[in-house]
Amino acid sequence: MGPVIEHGFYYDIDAPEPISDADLPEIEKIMREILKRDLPLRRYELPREEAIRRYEGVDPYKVELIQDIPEGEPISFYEQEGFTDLCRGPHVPKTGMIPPHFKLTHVAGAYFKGDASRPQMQRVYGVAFRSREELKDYLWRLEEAKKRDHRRLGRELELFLIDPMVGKGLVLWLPKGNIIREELIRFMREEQQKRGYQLVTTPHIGSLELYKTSGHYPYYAESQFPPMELEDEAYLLKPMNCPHHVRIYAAKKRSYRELPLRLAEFGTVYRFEQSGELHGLTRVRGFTQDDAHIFCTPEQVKDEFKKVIELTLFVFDTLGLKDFRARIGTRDPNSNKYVGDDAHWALAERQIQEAASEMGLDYTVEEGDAAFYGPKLDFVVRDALGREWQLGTIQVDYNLPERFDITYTGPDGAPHRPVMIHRAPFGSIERFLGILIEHFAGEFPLWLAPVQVAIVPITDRHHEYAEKVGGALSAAGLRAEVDRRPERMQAKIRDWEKQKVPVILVVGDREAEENTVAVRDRRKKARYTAPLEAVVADLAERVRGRRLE
RNA sequence: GCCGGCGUAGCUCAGCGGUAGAGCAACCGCCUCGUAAGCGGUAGGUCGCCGGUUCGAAUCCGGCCGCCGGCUCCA
Repeated sequence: MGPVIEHGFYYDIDAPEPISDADLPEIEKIMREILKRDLPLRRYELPREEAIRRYEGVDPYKVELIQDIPEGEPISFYEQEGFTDLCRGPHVPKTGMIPPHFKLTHVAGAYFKGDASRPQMQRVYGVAFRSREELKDYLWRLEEAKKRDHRRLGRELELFLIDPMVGKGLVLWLPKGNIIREELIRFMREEQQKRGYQLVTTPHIGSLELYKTSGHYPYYAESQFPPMELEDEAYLLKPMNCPHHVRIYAAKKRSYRELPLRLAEFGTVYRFEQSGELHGLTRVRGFTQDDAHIFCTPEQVKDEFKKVIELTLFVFDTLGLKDFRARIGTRDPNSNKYVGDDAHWALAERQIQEAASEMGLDYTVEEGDAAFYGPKLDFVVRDALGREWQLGTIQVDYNLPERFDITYTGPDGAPHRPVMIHRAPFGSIERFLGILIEHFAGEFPLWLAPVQVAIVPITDRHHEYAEKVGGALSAAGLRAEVDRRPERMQAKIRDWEKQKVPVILVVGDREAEENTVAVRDRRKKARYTAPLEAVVADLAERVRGRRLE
């Protein structure tokens, strides 16, 4: 069985022998023969009882699929040279009408009905196009997309390393990657300070009691690193920062005058993700959230929520991330994995939708996508190969304040229950940077580039002037490197271009004499000569404005 | 975690039963050059790990580890 998907099609088979990539050419060959023979397809319907009887004892999957077809909908079959399949259709009338420009791309295991407790089928994926050119174009674009894969660029540009000896899913940030990471943190810290956040720092572990109170343990025990037990105590590597921040709130009696209280932390958390889920920077076991928890009154929720949307959109806009979608995750009314009372859930879901609408966001609502403690708004982007990843998230939570029994004193002198908003515009710095690497294809804007300016002296006798240029750039706060290697100028330019350095300054006799630099600007694709001071001032201004070009 | 594939020098890869190779990178030397690779030399690998088959294993088989593509999961 199998449908059409975004980029082609797939078909699931409960095959007695596993299918491997090596089998695909043979299957393709048979498919082409079927097309060439131009076989007719015949559609017919059967009543439910008869349809089930046909597959009973032969194909339990089809029996179940037929049972799932709603009453009143037709149960249709397609027959082609003795082979009959249950299918909603439609199909082409004759196989010869299908253009032969298709390719089976890969095989995979897939659980029946997407349920890991059900048997696993062999799934064959393929793509199909109207013309040979479109197929070729698709395959070419796939190859191009692989070149922007952040795992590949991370190695080529020496940004990060995941070393199995350190542990899978654990990221080692190399000097160049760490510069980008620090710049992103600095950016977020500045923007948050402008918006009334206060920075806190909390430890990497917390007592098991803390997480029992929050409800995260033992509920999520299988995705946490197991408790560390010593003497009479037990600690957990922190899987999230929220409980720590709640305890900061609870440290003293709070007044309504203090709210909203916005506690922010670049907090590193550890989660035991399934080994098969790990993926470069986008799915790791240790990551740093640009986390914050906003404690506010129920009346303030919507306004605070809108402010977080504004911050998130500002961050995306600064980085030129335009291709994202907003997704509101609500509770699945038929599930019991959620905590808290219905009135709070309904209120929170309404507040989120209103906030999103009033901020002019287009969004989809996905039932069952909420956190266990509350509904949320997520910002989702695609990576170079089209896979979706959740970045920023904003969540309303009536539950943790309840569990930790935190209050504030209202104008009436009585205690009231605050609401918490959990939010992280980046989501995780690791994932965000992984996506950013692919978004820029490694060509970071000047303010993020690990090496912003490379200075290439034409011969050894220009080293002195090159160092002067480098000194002027460094004094202006720019990250500049003088290339003193005994290589030809062309070779140096090639190496810096491959490292995707935004600006290369070439200096020789003419420049040294006139106190100028020959500018080779990657973004502007421009080459010009200008006075040293003017170039330094221009570059410094571009960095200060965190400009994209 | 599950299904399938892959694992040879820092990187990209060749070798696929007879005992390890190339290019780039690194290092040393020569060259002093005007916008994407100057020339020569040196060094570097228990062929992921463990076990089996064999006179002999990088090569064949099994287990483990890691990675890749999906599936499931994602507080």
